[in-house]
Amino acid sequence: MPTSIEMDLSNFLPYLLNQAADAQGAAFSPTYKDRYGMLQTEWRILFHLGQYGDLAAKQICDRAHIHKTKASRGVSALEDKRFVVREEVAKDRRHALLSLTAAGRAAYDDLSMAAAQFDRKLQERLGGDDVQTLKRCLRALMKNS
Amino acid sequence: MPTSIEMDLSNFLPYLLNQAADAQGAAFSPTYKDRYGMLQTEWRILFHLGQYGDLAAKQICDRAHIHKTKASRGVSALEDKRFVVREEVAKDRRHALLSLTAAGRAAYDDLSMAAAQFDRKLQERLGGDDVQTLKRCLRALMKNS
DNA sequence: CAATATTAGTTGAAAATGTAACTAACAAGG
DNA sequence: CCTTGTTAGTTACATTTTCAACTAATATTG
Repeated sequence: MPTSIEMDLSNFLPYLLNQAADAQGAAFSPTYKDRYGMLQTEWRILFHLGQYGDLAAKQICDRAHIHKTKASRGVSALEDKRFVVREEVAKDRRHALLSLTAAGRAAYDDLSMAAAQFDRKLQERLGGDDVQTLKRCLRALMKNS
Repeated sequence: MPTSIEMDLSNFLPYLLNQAADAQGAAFSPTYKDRYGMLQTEWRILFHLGQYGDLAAKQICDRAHIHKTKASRGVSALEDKRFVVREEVAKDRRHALLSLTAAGRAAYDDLSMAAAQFDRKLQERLGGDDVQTLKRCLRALMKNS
């Protein structure tokens, strides 16, 4: 006998979230992948540096919930691409401040423009009221419990 | 000079979707991981079989947007766990029908119960109206453009 | 101030994923 | 039928991610 409380996969929020995130991620990722050969983590690091100024890797990890090993490799990749440089901090030599090079800044400007446009299209598709609710919900769901 | 149209990462929908999906996925995944040693793909396949009855791998791939190689490995893993068996279809021997064993059914019942409970808690947290809007938006975003 | 703990970040190995090429079965056109 | 094309699924290999152990610098504590 089946369970009395029917659980419908197409109503299971983690599933819906995943599918929607995958679909939209797949739609946007060619922007940074094809233009600059970046992985998602690199794009995210670039974006954080572009938006919030120079940061240590740790701060990016905390803000973006990126694991330190992923971040470490992402930063290295961005260095190889000459988009990011490390500056030693005399006060505490454990961490280094990361900052964008001119090329990194140019990539950031280009990509953030593309991102803004992508977002505007989504907003049009969903309608302003729904987008407000959606974003509010997503922000609530980001912070776990 | 910075761009005139400010792009805020914390407003970028693909980013919000990803963060929310990661957070909720991380919150739920211990349920199938710790209890049955399953990966997400295995859990998803199990869920499809439990919910929609016997299916060929292809049908699961199409419904759940799982790549065939991932599905192939997921099905093998579920066979190793004795949760799934393949039945040859005489009519077309290219695909096999997958069905749950008694153990697979038991795992499905257990997990779908846990999923339903997880979902109810989320609904409580967000409130019914918002959840309706949220799910509608997510469903719209799943189907790309 | 020496011993211990913590923090930031790196590295190597193992696990998982993605890509492309492959097999085997069926389908369709000549 | 027999070539060519398509479909379902597997496998091999490269890339990416995860996990655990590690280094080096700073903080804490007895």
